[in-house]
Amino acid sequence: MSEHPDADDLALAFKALSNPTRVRILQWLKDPDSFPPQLEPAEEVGVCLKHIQARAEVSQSTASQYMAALQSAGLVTSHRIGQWTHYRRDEDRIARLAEHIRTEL
Amino acid sequence: MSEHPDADDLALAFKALSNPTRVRILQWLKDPDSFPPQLEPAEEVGVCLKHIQARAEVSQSTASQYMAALQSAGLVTSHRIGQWTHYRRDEDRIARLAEHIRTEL
DNA sequence: CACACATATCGGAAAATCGCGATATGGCGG
DNA sequence: CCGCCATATCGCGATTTTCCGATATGTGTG
Repeated sequence: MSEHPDADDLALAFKALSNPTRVRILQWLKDPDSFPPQLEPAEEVGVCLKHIQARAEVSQSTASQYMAALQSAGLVTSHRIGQWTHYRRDEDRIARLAEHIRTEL
Repeated sequence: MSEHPDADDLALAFKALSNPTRVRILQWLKDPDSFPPQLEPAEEVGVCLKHIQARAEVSQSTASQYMAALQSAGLVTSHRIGQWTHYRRDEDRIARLAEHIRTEL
């Protein structure tokens, strides 16, 4: 992860965001409490995959792959607790991406 | 072109930017004078396709399609003068996109 | 260990994208 | 009208992406 991503890095991040459902998921995660209640506090550890899948109305495998794509693009982090994997926005990384878009694009 | 793009609009813009060459072209256009001289002032009407094509080192048809993609994503505007089509960044739209990414993503 | 559950990964068919050469369009000069 | 040039569009094979069902992995519970 370089301080000043070049065109290839930028294009890579954009690729993860080139899917409307993935964009929506990222927006939903701004308000984790809008998801159904869960054992662990969503504000802290994120939202579990099941809830994301239900809201996005995609298959389990697709939901898992979407989140993996967002994670490898550095836009979310995952926290495994027991059998549940929780996903949360990486606000720092997202803010830095937005800044790079503003200044370098 | 809505004031507040939804996830589909955002994804469309991201799609146009999911190609490193298209990102580079957009960055090159920040300094139109870095292109070879042309009859019309590049600062005003933009850079003609031929120069973009040469710098990107892609075929003529690919260059044309790349610019069409950037244009339909609202990132550049085109100005036809005689036989030449000039492309210029739409700074307003780009700035608004960056702002939307900062606030809505 | 057996079982249920949550998630990850695999494998593949369908769809989309990519980048090109060929061709069409349209302006300009003779 | 004709040829030339810049650009746009068409058609296509190649590659990549998409999304799924099936299956594997891993965790908690009895």
